[in-house]
Amino acid sequence: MGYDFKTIEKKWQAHWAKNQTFKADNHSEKPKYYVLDMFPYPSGAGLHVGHPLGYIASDIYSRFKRHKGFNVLHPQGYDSFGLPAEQYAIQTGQHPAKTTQENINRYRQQLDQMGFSFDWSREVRTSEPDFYKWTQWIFLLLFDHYYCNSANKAQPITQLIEQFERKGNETVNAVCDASTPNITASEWKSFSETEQQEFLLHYRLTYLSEAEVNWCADLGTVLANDEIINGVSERGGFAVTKKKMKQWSMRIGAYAERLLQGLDRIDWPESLKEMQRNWIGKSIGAKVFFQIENHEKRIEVFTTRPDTLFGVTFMTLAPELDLVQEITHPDQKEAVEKYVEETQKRTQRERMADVKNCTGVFTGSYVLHPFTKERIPIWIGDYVLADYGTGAVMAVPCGDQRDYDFAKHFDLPIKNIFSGVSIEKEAFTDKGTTVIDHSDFLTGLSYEEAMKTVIKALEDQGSGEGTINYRLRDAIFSRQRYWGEPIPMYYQEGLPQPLDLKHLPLTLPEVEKYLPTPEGAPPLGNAETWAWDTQKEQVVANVLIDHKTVFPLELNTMPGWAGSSWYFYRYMDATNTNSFVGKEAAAYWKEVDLYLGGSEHATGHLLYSRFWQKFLFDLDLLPVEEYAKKLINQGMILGTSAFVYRKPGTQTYLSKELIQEADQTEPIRVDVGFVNSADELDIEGVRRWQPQFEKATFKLHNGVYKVGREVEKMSKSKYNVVNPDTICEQYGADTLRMYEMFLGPIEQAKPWNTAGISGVHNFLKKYWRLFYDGEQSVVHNEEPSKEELKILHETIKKVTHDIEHFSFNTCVSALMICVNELTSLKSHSSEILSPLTLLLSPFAPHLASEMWEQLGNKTTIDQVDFPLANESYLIQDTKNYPVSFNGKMRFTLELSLDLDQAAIQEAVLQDSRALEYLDGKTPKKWIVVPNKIINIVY
RNA sequence: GCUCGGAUGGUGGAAUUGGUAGACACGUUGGACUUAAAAUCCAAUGACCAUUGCGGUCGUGCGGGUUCAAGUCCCGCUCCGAGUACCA
Repeated sequence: MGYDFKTIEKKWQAHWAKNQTFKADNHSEKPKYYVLDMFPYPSGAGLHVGHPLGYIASDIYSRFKRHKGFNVLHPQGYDSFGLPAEQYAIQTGQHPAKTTQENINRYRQQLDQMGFSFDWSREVRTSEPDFYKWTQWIFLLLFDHYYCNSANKAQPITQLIEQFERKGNETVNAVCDASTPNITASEWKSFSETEQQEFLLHYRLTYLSEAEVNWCADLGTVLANDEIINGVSERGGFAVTKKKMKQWSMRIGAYAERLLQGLDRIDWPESLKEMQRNWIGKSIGAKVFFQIENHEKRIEVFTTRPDTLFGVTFMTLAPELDLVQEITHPDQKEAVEKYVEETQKRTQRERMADVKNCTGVFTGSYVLHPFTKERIPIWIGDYVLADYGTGAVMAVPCGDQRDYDFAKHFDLPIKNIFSGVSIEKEAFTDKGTTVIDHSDFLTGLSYEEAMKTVIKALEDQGSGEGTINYRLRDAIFSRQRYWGEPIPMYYQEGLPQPLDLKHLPLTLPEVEKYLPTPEGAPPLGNAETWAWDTQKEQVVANVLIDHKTVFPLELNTMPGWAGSSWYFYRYMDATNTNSFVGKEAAAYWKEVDLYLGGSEHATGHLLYSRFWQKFLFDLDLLPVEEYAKKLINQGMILGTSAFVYRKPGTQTYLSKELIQEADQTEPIRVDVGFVNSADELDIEGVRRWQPQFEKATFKLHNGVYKVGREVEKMSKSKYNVVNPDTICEQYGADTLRMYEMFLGPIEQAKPWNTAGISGVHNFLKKYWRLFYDGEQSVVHNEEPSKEELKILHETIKKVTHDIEHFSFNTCVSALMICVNELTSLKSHSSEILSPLTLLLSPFAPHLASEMWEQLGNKTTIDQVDFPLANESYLIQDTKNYPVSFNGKMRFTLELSLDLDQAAIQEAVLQDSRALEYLDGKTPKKWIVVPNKIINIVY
């Protein structure tokens, strides 16, 4: 018998479950520490070896913190609403709740087998009514608030109504739609109830509006900007077009500045913060109003270069703007309408594809320059985006390349306003390297001076002002889906009405079919019972709708990011039925101390959740403004796909070495399970695997068929998935945990390679043999030697330091070195093995628990404090001291205090680098600093 | 295009943040123990030259620079990865 990981792991997993070892208490004398993982979406494919990487790291840290005397909250749950379960339901008629439950069961089993120290008593599932009740509740709170710029926080909508009644909205300093008209108090009062409600939607933090959305026909739903990658849907890669629809949106733009500022206060990876900064996209510039000729309206543009105002030679509007219809000259009407229609038909991808082709059309109208009063032609062109700035740009061809290209293409004038710069070939976009020319009162000024001067001038004559613009768009919140949180709203006279808080949760109705209705309404339109009776205050059948007391309910559901925007607070108080999180629990746990997850959520979940956090903080419902103090992105574990090479049109496959450069071959993926570590293919296995290979001819090279390899994302469809179950079966969970950490730095993406796992497995076996020689226990209670103690305490120091700095790969190495050295010393003293076992405990908890028990300890290892390094053991001889010279004639030595000066001198003289430079000079003075550092000044 | 990362043996990766580059592990080669295999252990393993010893030279993507000392700092390139993309 040797290291019997199967028995050991089973035993301890059962022990932890039975004793609820990792249950966290909301009251404790100990300091608290909250370690959070991004909870998984339970997909049908189960976990592959890439998924647990972050969970392993967070588990190691959690266990370490417990050993360090912290009350650790380390929960887990499921982001269980989502598309795949719904698509499976569409195909099979199986209720998504059922498949979700099955998948969760499988996930739980896989997670348990890896020995994670989760507190499962706090499990959350976003698709459970007990949970989404509170998601709906937050939605209603958002509906009930607006963002006050003066207070710089969310305020109840009732306050806004009060202001409207007193003074209308002219003096209101709040975030609202760009199209919001100005009204007086009497106008507000003259509004009907319906009109008032409609007007308030311009201000509410979640609002219903006719919006241009990203429509994905294949998925049958709208997508948020972060769900589109390169112009196609993130999920499935389908085409995305623009479409106007009534949609719920979240006014995240109100929080743009605070979301930006908050980044400076949190310990998140710099790259991720940079991504969020770019996504928010703050730019400083000015608004400029251009009067339309023979028209009462003005066109407002946003520009970051108001200093180039005198270089404007035309104006371009986004074709989607309503204003376009209004101002088009009758002569140009046909051309403009044709162009607008064409743009709408094109998908986002097509539009992105021909960035180089200039397209556009003249509207036949003109605006007047605010200073020179020159006539400036108005064009439309799809290089101008409707949803950035005001959807209109003042075109300065000499200073902007796109304007330049547009001008060249349509033969529009280009006016050079830069002193001593040629614009023959391209626009001049450098700021600050020259001065402005031909620009009236700006002539001769630098970029900075011109900016200041022109903004002042614009403000003085009321035709513009300095302003800040953000790229961040409001987030569309409606999804035409079944498997999501119902939006707790019903429609009365076409106006959305919120359900009362006491009626939550509004639970998902049963439907026959999960597809949209024949009329194209979302799947909830299939429900027979989906109307709200305002008298009975309950959900009733659709047939009862009379628009007097019974009204239709909202058919859209919430997007995937709704539940994940606040779930981390639910863990603190998962069973509370009176509140989303109890005040006391929130005050105790306060915030997440360490959050682990992938960087792919940078502009999605991690931004939206910060937004909700700030909102709930404004309402005094949460204690902090940023919920995650520190965040670490774990890198993806990639798969190593295997390819065989088919000669086109044949059934012949060539071994990789046989392929000549001239050969045309088609690479075809085969399951990595049929390939060994030397890239040799199990031909018989492949033949049985798929019929296309059954009768195929495999051309061998030196008797074997070698496959080609390529590193890519691990996925079922690429046949490169390595299942953790197989690894656990073969090597055990402890080996898997340590190996995943050993693979490389936690933040780095790295390819999985099963071959290397034997090194880690050998290490655990070696560790086991420190206790046993075959069947015989070799542990004794004799005093360990100084050498053994030195090895141990060096390792304690390194392991502690490395875990604290999340350098788990070097930490595993340190443990390996330690065990190697102890093995060669034949060190079996329990005084060494006990602390060593504690060091191993976060990484290989099963084996450590077992050996701890074998050492005769009464308490389990989880209750024991981590060992501390005793510095006095660390240095015993003078020969190997690191000596460093820092250029200021000073040496730094790490020594223990009981050394005599002769020993120190010897240590210094041992260092040839120092000797060479010092040319034999001897130290003038010794400075002995208490505490092991000694400075020697020459 | 812009922004942010990165480049170290056959491979994954170390290097106290300016101080003996290549820790640890995989792989490879040789050896021990075995009838044999597995398991385990030992040795070698950056490249080149010398191997009748010792040794020597070159080496962290490329070219410069600072320094007694550079993988690490500065300047200029090349390549790779990620994010973003007509953002006015």
